[in-house]
Amino acid sequence: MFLSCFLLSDSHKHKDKYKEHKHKDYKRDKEKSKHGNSDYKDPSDKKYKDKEKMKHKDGSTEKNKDKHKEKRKEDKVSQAGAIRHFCILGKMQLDIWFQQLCFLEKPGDEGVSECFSLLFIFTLLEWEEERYTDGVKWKFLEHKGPVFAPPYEPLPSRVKFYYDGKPMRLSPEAEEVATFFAKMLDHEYTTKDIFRKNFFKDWRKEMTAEEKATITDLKKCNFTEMSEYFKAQSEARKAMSKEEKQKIKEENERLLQKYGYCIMDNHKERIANFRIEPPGLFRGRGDHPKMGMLKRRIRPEDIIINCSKDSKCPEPPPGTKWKEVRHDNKVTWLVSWTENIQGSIKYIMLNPSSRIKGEKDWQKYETARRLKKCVDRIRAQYREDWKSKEMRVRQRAVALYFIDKLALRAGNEKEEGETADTVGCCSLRVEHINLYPENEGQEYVVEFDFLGKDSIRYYNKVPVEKRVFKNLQLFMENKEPDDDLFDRLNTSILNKHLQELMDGLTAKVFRTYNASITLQQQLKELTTADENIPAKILSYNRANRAVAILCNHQRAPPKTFEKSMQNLQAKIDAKKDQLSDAKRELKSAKADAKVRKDEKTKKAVENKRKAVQRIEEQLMKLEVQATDREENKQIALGTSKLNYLDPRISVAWCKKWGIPVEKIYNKTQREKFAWAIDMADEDYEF
DNA sequence: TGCGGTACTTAGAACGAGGTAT
DNA sequence: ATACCTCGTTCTAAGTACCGCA
Repeated sequence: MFLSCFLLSDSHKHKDKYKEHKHKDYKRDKEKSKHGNSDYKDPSDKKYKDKEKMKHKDGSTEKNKDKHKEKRKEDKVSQAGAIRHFCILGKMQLDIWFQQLCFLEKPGDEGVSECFSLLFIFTLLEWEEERYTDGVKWKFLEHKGPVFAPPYEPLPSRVKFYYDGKPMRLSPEAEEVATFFAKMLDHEYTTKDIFRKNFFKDWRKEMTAEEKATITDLKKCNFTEMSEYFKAQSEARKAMSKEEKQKIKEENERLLQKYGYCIMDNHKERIANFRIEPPGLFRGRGDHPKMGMLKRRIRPEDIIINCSKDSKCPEPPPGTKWKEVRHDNKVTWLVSWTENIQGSIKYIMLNPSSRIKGEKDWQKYETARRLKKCVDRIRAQYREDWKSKEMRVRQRAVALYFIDKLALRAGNEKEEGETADTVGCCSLRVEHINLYPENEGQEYVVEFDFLGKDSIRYYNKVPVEKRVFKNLQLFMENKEPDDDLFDRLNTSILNKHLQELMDGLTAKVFRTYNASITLQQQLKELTTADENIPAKILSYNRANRAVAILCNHQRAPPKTFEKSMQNLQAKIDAKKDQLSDAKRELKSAKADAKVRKDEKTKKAVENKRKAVQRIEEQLMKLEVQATDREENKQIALGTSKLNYLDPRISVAWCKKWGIPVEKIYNKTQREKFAWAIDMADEDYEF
């Protein structure tokens, strides 16, 4: 365990302190286990205890000593599992040592085992030292650079653009931008005023002087022929022969093989997004002031390459140059460029299955688990702070309560007019909440109604504690609707405070923590031993859904939802008919058997019985599917599954109930969570 | 203390491959 | 064979967090 906190710490400011603890802890640990009465205390707990002035006990009593000892061993091995997963450092001996360590980790082998553990630990420390001091992310990085968007192909001359009813030939530059608009013609974006205004303004910039003089009104532009042409093209693509499709597939595969991987520290790693974003019209989410603006084509001259000095640097396309080549091993990106809409930087980075992303992910959940250990104290603290004399402390405490209870996002401030008007906790405005001293039989109800990330609406009515309610009234006094609710607070202040409560604690850790703990608790509650696998998976999905609801992960109901629901219902009805038929047949077979009493009829009865059983099972499966789908209409499960739920909880659940992990995670997800699949056994506790 | 800049995670929608029903 | 549907994959926008500077 203490290994992990050392390995996981990338705050090197505290390096020496960590070292000190580490040695102390190790000694203590070792001595105790030698005498066989180790009273296990998680060193990571201890480490933060000093800092936090924690007063609570860790709950270990004489009785569960042994259990703790067991737990410690398991933890050690499972942590080692993940460490091993990430340490495939060349042909390092680590793996061998690991095997030996596991093999020896049996009663009676203590001494040898400790010896190997020690060796193991020193190697890891060395590895850590070498690799991660001062935020170094890698030592060697080689890649082939990005794949650029294909150049623009002018339209065939028969496809015409009309202005004011008259055909008009456009310059290639103006034509390209026009095709972007034409391709979106069916989308409601193109009816929005802001979109049209932004598009037209940027389009005109690409026009020649004559075009500019002629084309002065977007309403007079007719893009339908272009639009039809692209629709035909996409139809043609769909109708291509198998061979042609195969050829395209092969070409894609070739590109993937060549550009889709990099070498980072002796490992070939998959790159997430090696293709540069093609030009087009910017589509923001929600009411975005910049929707419709032209997203420029990215050229090699815009590109910054990052790789190691001793690697083979990627070549720019013939006749071009990179903007810059740098060798910064304190960052993880391979390629970057500045985007022209917001002026923000875009990156090419590694796939979630890569070591660098996986370790970070693991670390994220370990931080959330540390929060679990001190969340009671933090909750007690913010409740105390509701009474503070200082306004800023009260605001901080109420905001933190919302973040904890409702899993709200932090809410950084945003530049006005640059993005859609969305908020998170710290940026809530008075207009986003309503207070009801009494509502539907409940006291002190707060009604939230605001647009959050991606302009997804957050609507919730929650009863809160009287103190919170009174505080909110106070915060809202003498304010306009568009004033900040928490005028003495921002994310930076909040996070600074959280940092003092626990090392590595930020607002978003609460989301991770609450999501994961909810999954674990829901799984415990919903899973029953005697259910079959589909029913268990329904339970899993329900637990997942509880988290998605907590985190407000919504989706637009699929366009074909009603219809596909009807189809499913039809299937269920058909299955029901089939079942009653089968039952009838069984009955008559039974009657038959009563009379004839020969082997053949007996067998027939048995067969019919089996058929009924099979159909019943199928029916049940369909019904479960229908329930699942209905409940999922507007809820997106993917985001929480991918970003908030400690995968080890799911892996442990699968192992405990004998569910193949493939039923829960698809191939990509299994790749992303390989570390967890390696690491967690059925007893894993978040 | 605020601000701009940077790096990285989280997000829903669009797209498209491939399986199933007809 | 074709239409349709589902699910996985890709895309890229929109967040969080933190740093260095004035």
